Amino acid sequence: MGDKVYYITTPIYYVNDAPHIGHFSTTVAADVLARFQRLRGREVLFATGTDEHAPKVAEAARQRGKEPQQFVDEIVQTYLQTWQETHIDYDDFVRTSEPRHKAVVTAAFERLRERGDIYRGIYEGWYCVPDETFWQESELIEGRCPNPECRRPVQKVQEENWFFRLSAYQDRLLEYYEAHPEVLQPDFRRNEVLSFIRSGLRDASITRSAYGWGIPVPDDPSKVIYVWFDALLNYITVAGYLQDEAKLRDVWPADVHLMAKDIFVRFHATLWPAILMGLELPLPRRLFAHGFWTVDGEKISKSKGNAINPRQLAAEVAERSGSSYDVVVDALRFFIFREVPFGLDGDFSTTGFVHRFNSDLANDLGNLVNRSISMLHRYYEGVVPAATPDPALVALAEPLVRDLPAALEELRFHQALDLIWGFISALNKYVDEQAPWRLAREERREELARVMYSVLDGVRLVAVAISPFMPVAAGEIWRQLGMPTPLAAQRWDEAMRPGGLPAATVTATAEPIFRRIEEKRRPAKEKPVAETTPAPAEKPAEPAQPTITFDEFQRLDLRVARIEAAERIPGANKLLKLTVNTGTDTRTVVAGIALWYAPEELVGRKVVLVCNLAPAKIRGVESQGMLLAADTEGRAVLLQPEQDVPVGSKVR
RNA sequence: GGCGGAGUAGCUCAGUGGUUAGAGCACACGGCUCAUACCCGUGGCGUCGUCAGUUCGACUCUGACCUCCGCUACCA
Repeated sequence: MGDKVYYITTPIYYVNDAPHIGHFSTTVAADVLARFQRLRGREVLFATGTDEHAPKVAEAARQRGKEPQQFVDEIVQTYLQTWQETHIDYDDFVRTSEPRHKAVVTAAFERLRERGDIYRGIYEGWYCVPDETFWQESELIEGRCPNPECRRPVQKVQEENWFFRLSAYQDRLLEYYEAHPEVLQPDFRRNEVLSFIRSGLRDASITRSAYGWGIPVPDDPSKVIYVWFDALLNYITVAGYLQDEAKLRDVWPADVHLMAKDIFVRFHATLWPAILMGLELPLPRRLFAHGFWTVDGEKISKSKGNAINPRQLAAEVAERSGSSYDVVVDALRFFIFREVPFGLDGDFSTTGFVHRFNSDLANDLGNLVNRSISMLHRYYEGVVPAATPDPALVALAEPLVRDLPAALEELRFHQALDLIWGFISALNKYVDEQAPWRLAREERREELARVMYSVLDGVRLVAVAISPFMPVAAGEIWRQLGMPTPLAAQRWDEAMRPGGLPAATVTATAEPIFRRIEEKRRPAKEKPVAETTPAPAEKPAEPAQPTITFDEFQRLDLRVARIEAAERIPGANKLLKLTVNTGTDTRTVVAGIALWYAPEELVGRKVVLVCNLAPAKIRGVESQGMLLAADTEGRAVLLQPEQDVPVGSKVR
């Protein structure tokens, strides 16, 4: 039994995606926290991993003629390599296909089933294959998947499944969060969780028909366990659940689960704590949801191919800069927290990165290191003189030394970097005001020694403070300073005490670490760095929609109709009530297009109508048919005949 | 529509019931010369979203409204 180990996790990443800047930010955040806690002397367990059980994965493997296991083994290499090459120092990497994890999932399932939290039921609903998601009838949009990125047809399914009694935990979850509001972070997301839970939790179907991949349901080989139930349990697999009770006691509960905002409310803040309650395990101390990155103002999307691959970007920038690849990787780690407060959305642009690289790293930090060590060589042949640090400068370091721990403890990375850069600025200003070159000229040796010592000791503090963010660059500063003990062996409380730079330390020759990048004017249509991770990381093709026969197609009664009248439906902001003439009758149709079409511009327009769609009541209005519209980035664009044709014309 | 949040300098944002509202970046000018053409300093006539109210006094409190964002409902 030791002290509580600081346990931090990233989500386990879905092997269907190649790692991009989104995964990178989550993982770097965890890495920075882990390094910082180690620096503070705490024992740390930092875990990441991969989520491998999903129908899409099995399908992609099959398309390549591979066994799923072989397929994922290959893809996992991309993650391992990416983390290695971006200085991610995790302690454990968990894969859901590992035996240790399968054992945990199986046992957790059995335990919950024994206590009645998992029961057998009939699931009836609509399933979107590509999204692997079940939907309620009422959630569908025009009979299709409601996910705006998907909108593909869904299949009606009715099957027996196992359900987790999530509804039974509604009150306990609310009580828990009311008593422990600090668990849900950032605070502005707290209400989203509470209102989601208050709106009523439904039991969750946590199994699927077996498809030859995944973890089988104990005693029911016809089913496998649904990926979300499977994946969330990775957090206790790593903690030693069922395998190492002593470790579990030291490690669990997690101190921080980090994730992007899309999987916060439903999964990490609702399903996961409920499962833990069912297993009678303590809940995580903090759930932190960060924002999304856009790239040059646009959402990251596979179709745009604008995902930023951190390794590739770093390699390209290193090429332009002349700095080493590892230093540029560190710069990228720095950038994602310097640019945007962690938790909010941010925009990534290469020009923004280059800009920060030049001003914050090359000019402010790099040049500070360079000018101070260069002067030491000029005035002292590179050997640190004996002196006490200038109290004025010590005072300037005070906010950094005092406030940085709390900033990082509370995941305020942005503020942490502000503190560090505030001190860097103070050091540059100090050099300017003290003007060591003048002291040297005027032979004021004692003052010169104190100034030089103080500045270099300040640089040492900066190196320690930035080391969780930029371990390689910090190590390089450390090396140039000639520090006798390794950076990795430093402990915060001691290392951040001013005056820790030993007299007579022999510094190395000053060499620029961050080399400025020439911002040459590039063609206006410069493309962002595209994802080009080599195979095997390529994304498997999306499964094609199931084909339908010509006869099935013929069952659709599509006709050209004219809109005779249009009005808004009160209380709904997307809906219009339309009166349309189909040639044989006049009927009412409700269409969800009010955001893009004003009622008056629709009257008289010819559109394509699905005439034999079963009527449905929407907002109290019976809709007898549906307008065809193209779906583009969540917008609806009405289809209309390219030439004028009579109302009632058949469309086929 | 419901719930929540935000609207402050060209940009990104900080901020407090009370004399002249701040930071960084960008821009302009000046200084220095150790250094990676760097660093340091100086400079902005900003109606602190709109309108009303509370108050001796509001950018900071209250109400209404406008705009944007998030969650949520509607999406045949």
